[in-house]
Amino acid sequence: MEDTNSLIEQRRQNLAGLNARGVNPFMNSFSPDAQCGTVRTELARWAEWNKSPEPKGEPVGLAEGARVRLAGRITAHRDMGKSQFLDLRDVSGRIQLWVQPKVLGEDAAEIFKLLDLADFIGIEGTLFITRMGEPSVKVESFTPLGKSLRPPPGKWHGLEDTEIRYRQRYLDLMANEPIREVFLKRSHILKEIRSFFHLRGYVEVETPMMQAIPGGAAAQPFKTYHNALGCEFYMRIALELYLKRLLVGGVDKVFEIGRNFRNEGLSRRHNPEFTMLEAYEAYGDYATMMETVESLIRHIALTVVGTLKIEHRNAEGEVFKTIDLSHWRRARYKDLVCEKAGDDWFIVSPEERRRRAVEDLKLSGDIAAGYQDFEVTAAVFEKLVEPTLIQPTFVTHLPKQLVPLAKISAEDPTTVEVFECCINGQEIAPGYTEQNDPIAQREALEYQAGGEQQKLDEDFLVALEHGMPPAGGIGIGIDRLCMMLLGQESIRDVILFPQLKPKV
RNA sequence: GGGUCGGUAGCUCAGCGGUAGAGCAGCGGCCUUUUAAGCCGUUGGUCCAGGGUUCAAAUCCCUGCCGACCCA
Repeated sequence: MEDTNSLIEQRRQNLAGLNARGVNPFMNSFSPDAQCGTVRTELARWAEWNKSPEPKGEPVGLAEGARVRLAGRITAHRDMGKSQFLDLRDVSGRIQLWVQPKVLGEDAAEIFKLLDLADFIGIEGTLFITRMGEPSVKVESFTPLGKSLRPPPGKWHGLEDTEIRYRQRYLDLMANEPIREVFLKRSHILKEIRSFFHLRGYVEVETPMMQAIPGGAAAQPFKTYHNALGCEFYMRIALELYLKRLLVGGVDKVFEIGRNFRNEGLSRRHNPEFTMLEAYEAYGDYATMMETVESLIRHIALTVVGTLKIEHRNAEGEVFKTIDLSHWRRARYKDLVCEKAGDDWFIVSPEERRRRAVEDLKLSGDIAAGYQDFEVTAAVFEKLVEPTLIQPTFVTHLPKQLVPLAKISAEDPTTVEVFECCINGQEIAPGYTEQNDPIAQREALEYQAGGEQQKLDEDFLVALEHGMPPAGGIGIGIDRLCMMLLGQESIRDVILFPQLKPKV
């Protein structure tokens, strides 16, 4: 980061000028009595009311002539000579300031000249509407609050350099309004998830991120070392095994929202750390959890986005994809595979399936030589079916080999009581009837560990032996959920600080 | 890991062998209700880094770094 350029030098000189006049440009605090965007909205509403020839009712909120104290960042400056207009922005939005040096007085006018675009200031003044109808504040006094020593990104194009946007997200948030919206809505989504589960009587918990044995999923973990204990730990790859311990302990409805870490590739859909929701409900099953997922996502869409029809737009602002959350399809895994691979897919021999997958369906790159038969079918599902599941779909009756830790379905013993909820061409939420038989669970985990005894979470198995109630469970990838709901095609646009290679 | 594209002023970009450019921002003027304000003037560069080719390289070649997208 180059520290010497003329723009920075000018700002440092203005800073020195403020200091020379005994003005502290970095105040400890300021007490605004309103927010910029809120004031602008209310004053605009008043203007609308006032303009009507026969105003109905009484105006609510702020009106012309009201005094306000506001604080924010200066984001625009229009110099009219004896009269200047600034935009002041806080988290709620922006409002226009009208500054006349003669109103401020000579000293304050001198100090005003030393302000720069992007400085934080506090102001006090009265509300009025300009000739052009813009809600504004006539500034009577101001206080520098936090000087900016670097030039902000441009006002026209905002900030488009993706690398700077991700590495210096504060600049992205400063310059790009839609990005700010995405992250404010992400916060709102998290809030609605919590209130949804609390309303249903769930308990929110926090479980260890550092684990001696990383369990609950098949993924490469990150490794770390604890000096005082003198042993290695892994960053968790899933929340599951600790939440199930809590079912054993008697917390019947439990959920956690937290970070998982997977030491794998980065892509538009993968960040090494990502946010997961897992929820478990005693005495429920996978059907209970299907209802839960559907209700939850409908609730979030309505409260945060305001609609069940989610539109995704391209750079030109045209809608290229609409996700309709008012209809949730349920389909069997086998049926979906047959739709893409032929009705006789499960009738022909395994050798023929492999040949068709490689030759007819052109999946040679996705099918390793050592793949078992069910993995060949899984490749068809993952590559040809899942990306087409744009509309919400619960995929059910998954083959038991695919999900070895799940409970066998009573109606079809070749399948398990598991669903994968796919929306937007991605798996958003898997759900299970959870295994509560400690003997079956031990066998499955031993098989999965492939004889490596040190990978067995013995304490988890002991917990199950103490008795776990039957339960339904779900996991929801929060980042992918946000992508779907907020119309973002890259996970980096819903994670504030996505992982990038450090710059040396 | 492979391929494609990109990295030039604070921002957005043009230039693609022959003096380093534009718009905006900034700075100096003019303008007492402007809003992508306007008008006049003006400052600002390790052209990602390193090597090579050439009389001459931002430009062509090689290597590296970082990023985006596609594929694995």
